[in-house]
Formats: sequence, C-alpha cells, structure tokens
Amino acid sequence: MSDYNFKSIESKWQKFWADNKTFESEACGEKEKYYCLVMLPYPSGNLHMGHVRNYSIGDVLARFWRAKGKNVLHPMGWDAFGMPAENAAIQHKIHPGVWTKQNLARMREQLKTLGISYDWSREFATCDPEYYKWNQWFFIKMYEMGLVTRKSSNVNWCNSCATVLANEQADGGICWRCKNEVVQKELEQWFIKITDYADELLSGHQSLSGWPEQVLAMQKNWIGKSYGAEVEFAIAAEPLQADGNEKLTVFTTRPDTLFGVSFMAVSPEHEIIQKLRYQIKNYSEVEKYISSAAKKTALERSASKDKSGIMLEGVFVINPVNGQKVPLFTADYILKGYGTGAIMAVPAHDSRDWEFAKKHNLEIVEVIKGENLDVSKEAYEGEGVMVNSGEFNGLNSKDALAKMSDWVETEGFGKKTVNFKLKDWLVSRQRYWGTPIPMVYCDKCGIVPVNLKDLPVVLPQDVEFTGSGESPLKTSKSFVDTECPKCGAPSRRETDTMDTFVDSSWYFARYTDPHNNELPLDSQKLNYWMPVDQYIGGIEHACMHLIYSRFWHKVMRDLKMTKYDEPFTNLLTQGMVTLGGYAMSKSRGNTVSPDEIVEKYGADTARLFILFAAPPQKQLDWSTEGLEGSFRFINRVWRLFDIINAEPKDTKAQADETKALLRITHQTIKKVSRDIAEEKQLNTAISSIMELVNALYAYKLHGADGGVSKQAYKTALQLLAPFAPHLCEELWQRLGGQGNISTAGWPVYDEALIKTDSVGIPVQINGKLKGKILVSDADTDETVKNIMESDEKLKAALSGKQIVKFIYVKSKIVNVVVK
RNA sequence: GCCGGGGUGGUGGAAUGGCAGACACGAGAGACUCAAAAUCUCUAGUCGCUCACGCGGCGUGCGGGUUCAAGUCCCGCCCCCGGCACCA
Repeated sequence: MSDYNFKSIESKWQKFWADNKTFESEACGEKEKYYCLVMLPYPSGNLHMGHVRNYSIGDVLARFWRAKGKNVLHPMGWDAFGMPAENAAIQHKIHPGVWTKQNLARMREQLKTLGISYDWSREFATCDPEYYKWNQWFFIKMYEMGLVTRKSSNVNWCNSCATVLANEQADGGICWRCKNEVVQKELEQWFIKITDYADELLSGHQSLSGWPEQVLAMQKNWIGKSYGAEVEFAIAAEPLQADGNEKLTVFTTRPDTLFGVSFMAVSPEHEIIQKLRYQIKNYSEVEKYISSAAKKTALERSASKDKSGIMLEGVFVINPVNGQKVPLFTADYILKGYGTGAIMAVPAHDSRDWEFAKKHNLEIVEVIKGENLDVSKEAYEGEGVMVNSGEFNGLNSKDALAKMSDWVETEGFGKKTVNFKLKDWLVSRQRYWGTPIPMVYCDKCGIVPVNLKDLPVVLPQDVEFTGSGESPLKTSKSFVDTECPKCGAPSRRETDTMDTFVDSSWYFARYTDPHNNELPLDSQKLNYWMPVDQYIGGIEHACMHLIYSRFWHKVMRDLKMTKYDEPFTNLLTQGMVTLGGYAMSKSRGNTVSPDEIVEKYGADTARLFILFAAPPQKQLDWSTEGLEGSFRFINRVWRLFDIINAEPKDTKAQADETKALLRITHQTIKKVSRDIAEEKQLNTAISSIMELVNALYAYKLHGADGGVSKQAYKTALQLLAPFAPHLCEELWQRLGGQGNISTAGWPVYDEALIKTDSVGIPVQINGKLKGKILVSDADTDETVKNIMESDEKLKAALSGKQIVKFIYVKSKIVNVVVK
C-alpha cells in the first residue's frame, strides 16, 4: 500500500462528512439523545492548543456515543460580543462586527481541518441580531418578573476600558481583561437579581453528582451562605441626636460571643459616620482616615496585615445583652459590601479582631473557655464552655449558639438571619459591542421596556469608536432618539449594553432550536435535548459562567420553557496546555500553532497526542517528541493493513495464539468503552488500543486464522476512530467495511471470550513476591495450596518453615504467612 | 489563613486494598543499509553480590498506624499547584 498521505486522506473525509451531513443531529423523536457541549469560544482570531484539547475531548465523546447509536447533538458557535473587537475598532479603525466575522471565519476553517464532528447547521454567533434579540426578550421577561432592577451604587470602574466591571471581574482590584487598576465610581446601573436564586443555586448542588467536587466547592464558597443573626446596638453620644435613637445593626455568625464584645467597628464608607459627624469629637482626623482608605484599592486594603483604624471619639455603642458601653471605630478591614458593613468585635474569639485589639490596646474578654490556651496570646475560634456570659455560663458554646440566637429574637435585640456572599449581577456595560439593553426613558412614563414585537433593538452603524469618555452608543443620534413604547412621546434609549456573560448564559438552549424566529426556542425541542449530558471547558469558569448559566436556566424553568432544574448533568474541566510548564501565551512567546502541527503531522496525530499525553483533567505539557511518537503509532496502524492482508508467515495451526488474540481484542473493547464512557480516561483508552496494535504486530498467523486477525484489526480501527477519525475511515473503506466507520456502530465484547482457563498468579511469602503458579477458576483453596507446594522454587522457599496462615484470593494472589 | 487538587523511574503517565512502574517519550545495544533516515528486535526502577543463569536488599514526599497484603485506607507532618480571602 502507498505511504500514509494524511493531507489527502484528511481533506477527503472532511469533504465526505460535509457532503453527507454525517454529523447533523436527527430530529427530536424516540431515539435516545446525547448532548455533548464544549464551551463556546471567543473569536479572538486564532485557535490555540487549549481549544484543540477542549474540542478533541468533546469530539471523542460525541463520536463514541454516536457510534453507540445515540442521537448526538454536538454544536459549535461563537461568543462574539466583547471588548477585544471594540479595541480593534479603536486601534485599527475596523468595525467590531467586521473584525469579529473575519476572525470567526478563520477559526471555523481551522476547526474544520481538525475534523471535529460538529453539526455546523446549528452554528450561530451571539452578535447576530437573530440571537441577541432573545437576550433582549429575556431581559424584558426578567424585568416583568421583578428580577431586573436599577441601583445607584459604587461600582468598579476601569479607566483604561472606560467601563464598569462586575465585582467578580474586578477581582483583586485589577480589571480581569486589561489588568489595569480598578477605581471606584458612582453610577446608576442595571442589575439582575441573581441573589433571589442564591439558596436554590446552592441546594441544586445535591443533584450535580456528575460535577467535579472542586467546582462545587468553589461555587459553594462563592455563594457563601452563612447563618447568624442581625443584632441592633443603640448609640450613645453627646450631645444626643435629634431623634435620639440612632441604631447600628451588625451581622454576626457568632451570637454565642455577644458577651465578649469589647468594641465595634464600621467600614469607612458606613453612613453612620456622616450621621454622627457633629458628635464625633475627632471628626477631622476621622475624615482624613476615610479619605486615605478611599485611595486604597480593595487589594491594598485586603493585603495589609496592619489592622489600621481610628476611634470615633465621643461616640459609644451599647451592647444590648449586658448594657455595656463600648467604643466605636472605623477600620478599613471592614468591607462595605458584606453583611451590614459593621461588626461587633470579639477579640478573644476572632483573630482579626484580636489583632486590631492588640494594636489599639483594647480589652479582650474571654467568653468561651478552651483547653490550654490564653486569649491574651491568641484568639480562640473553637468551641468550649461558656464563661462571663450571664445565664449562659457553663453551657457548651455549640448549644449556646443555638440558644442565644433564639434569645436574641425573643429579647428583641435582633433577628436570626442568613447572609450570602453572592452579589446581584451587574449587567450594564458602557460599551458598543454588546446587546443593547431594550429600555426607553420617557419624561412622562419614566422607564419603559421596548415592546416585544419591536425587538431586536439593533446596534446602529453610525457610531464613533474613540475609546474614551461616554458610551459609544451615545454618539449615535439615530439610536438614542426614539418614541416612548407606551405614550409615543419623544424619548431616549438606554445606551448601556449587556455584559457578555448574558450571551453565554443560555446559548446551550438556543442550539436545540437555533433558527427559531418566533421564540428563543421551542420547549419541546429543548426538553428533548436538555439537559446537556456532557459539558466540557476550563476550570476558570467554575464561578461566573457556570453560576450565571445555572441561574438563567432556572429562570427559563420559571418561565415554563423547560422542565429541568439544572442545565448540565456532567461537567469535565480540562487542564491547561503548557509549554515548559507555563501556560502558552503570546507575551511569554511559548505558543505552538495548531496550524503548523496539522500541516506537518496531520489532524489525527495532533488529536491523538493531545489526548494521550495526560488525562483530560490534568495539565498537559506540550512535547514535540511525544507528538512524533503519536505520529509513529498512526503510521504503525497504517502499515498494519499490509501485514494483515499479506500471506501468512507461519501457517501451522496454533489455536492458542489465535485464542489469545481474540481475548485481547475483546478485552480492549471492554477497556476502551469503559474508559471513554465512565472514566473519561482517554489517555488509558489510547494505551490499550496501542497494546492491541502491538499484539497484532507480534501475531504470526495473519490470513491463516479464519479471519480472527482481520476482525481484530477492524475492531482496533473502530476503537481508534473517535480519536483519529480520518485515518480510520480510510482504512475501514480500504478493508471493505460496511458503510463508513463514523456510523458503523461500536464493537461489542463477549465476556466469555475474555475469560481464560487458567491464569498465572503471584505467590507471596510474608508479603514478599516469591514465585508464580498456574491456577484455574474452579480450583479450591486446597488445590491451590497443593499446586504451590509442588512448585520447585516455592518448595525451596517454604522448606523448614511452618505455614501459619494461607490466603488465596480467587484468581488473584496467594499470600502465605510463615514462621 | 481557608477551600480544593496533587507529590510514583531520566520524562509524560499506569495500577476495583492483591505482581508498583502498563502505554509512550527519551536512552542504550543489535538487525537492515555503502551510509544515514525510516523500520524491526532486544535492554532498562535503584543498589549490592555473581563470569553468567540468577540471587538479595531498598523503593510511590516524610513519620507513624490498620491489614495476611498499602501508591491506594487512618493519624500527624513537609512541599507543589489552583481558587478564594481582613466574608464578621
């Protein structure tokens, strides 16, 4: 046979699949479905190795389940809105839409050269008005449901991007995309009330047994549910305020430490400071502290080990449980956004409060006695026996926690409550390249949503991209000027666009009915395809995207669009692709271009290597040597064709050898099927196919075994097809296999053929390997013992020793304990 | 600090509590070749003993434990990676 010409083979089969629509899903019906989804890419311009890995993993699963006879949905689309397109517009005077479409077209071609089995008929880009129209539709539905609100608040502002960032995107005080410092700015913003679903987003984890523990743990921390109490403290100051009853409310998870409060503290932004400004004797110094805190970024405030703060002199707070007057401080370790922005400080039992108390020479009151510890040396945060706590003395602190929470309520000091870290989703963006928020400002009617029949609100073309100042949409007069949807009076459109996480929060649902012009999707189709059976993507999306999507899906359920609670049954988070141990990046200059690899070795080799080099979940370090190894293996499979079809080298009938080949063939079917379906251990699936191929090379009876070796080869090709589909299609065709391998089914193994009459098992003496014996399944312990004792080598090892214990694990191992 | 994941040959990595190191990379030796590439065959955890066939010791980050048997389970520690973080 000719040499392995991957270029012509790969393009031949890519054309065949496209012409025959091999990978288009069947209509919804009775057939069992499998929805395989990879996280949709941002069209940055070029495919990178992380993409290749992501899509190769997805393709193996899609091709496997398709071969197993399921109706597979394996779509691809583009997360096409976002800032890089707008930056390109500013820098290169190219329209964001043009830039995006160019990138996307190029990446689509790259994907096609990899031979991933997508149903391209369902492709869409989120910047298509046919798609973002439905973002607007959902937004209005959520507005009607009371899930959309406007709030004026301090928001993260990135001067370089000239836009607002969600808290999650301003992680660590730097912009998540441009990495510049984030500053604070007050703006009126649109929010989606994801917190209404906080409890359900947490409790829903119970049903997500197909998700990695790691991701569930990260989400749990992100949602951050904690039980505690809100306690009200009266303020005492001279002169008394006009109303005389100003209160300070704190949230605490530790009501059991209420008797240990020795001071109170509020965040520098807390409104109480302004209310009490005439009572605070050192107000000018306090004001200085506040302005210095305001200059610090969240990162600086959090990184500092130095517990800074200042006492609000002349102002005291009264502890309701014992009537004690304690001083009030403002300190920047108190965050405005969490709880009530004020704390009751219990230095004896909270390490941060302890550090603050030590620094500012404050009292440390022990209320929980632990063993062998001294709260003047360090805070004690564990459980113990209550002391200095009035009627609760002597109780275990755990019991006291429950009792005192109730007591706080019955005494009227406050109420039991639950607190979440999760914040509402800020969706407003002052950018052009996103979904216009479909709201109108009318002088008479106020804020009015656009009528559903008038959607989409389309992005205008007459926009200038300067990269500075106000939102670009404000520069389009034709966009801004409109009529009120309610009264028809001249009005102004909202010029904010939506966060791009909106686009990726429901795209998986749109794939089930991508061309629907009447609705976002048809519920029947959605209910057939959902939930996604396998979702694959990077761990970096554990909190944001995967929480937003779960939230959005629950809203769709409440809109009666879907009957399912959760969108993704199984989640696989693939590891990074690195070179020399570092993430591939342009700035580091350690990238490997998928194009070059495909050009030099072919798509099958690239796919095989990236799946073989490491388990999907783990980091993968790129290796050219390893890649060449995969290329050699593919060539070995190619050359095997001639060996299988050649004249036999040795025609002596050797039933045992043939039987052994049959056994390894069926063993391999079992192992590969299990590795793909259950373990997703694609690397070991490939190793066992390699072993089968090695066995075929070692086998001498090709052609003289009644077709056993030919069948073994065919099986190997079927097992390898999800990994290296072009090669296997070609060889399958040359072998005269039925149909094409992508639709030829999956081989079935016969357990009876895997079983052997006898098996060699190890014999250990006192836990050390001393020899091997041949036993059969039916052998009793007694028989096995006899076999062992008649083995020459073992006889010698056992001579002169007394057998204390004889353990035989059937067909596995013998261990003898001797004295 | 908290949460999560991990630590196995020169390298990537295999091992339902049951033969540690499958499969591959790299390496060495040989065959083929004028030669090289490609290919094929063989060797290999490590240390020691032996001319050799072999034999023995030690081996999955460290220290204990459970068990006939531990990379795997339990307890304590060290280190690495990822995430979160003055979260009250």
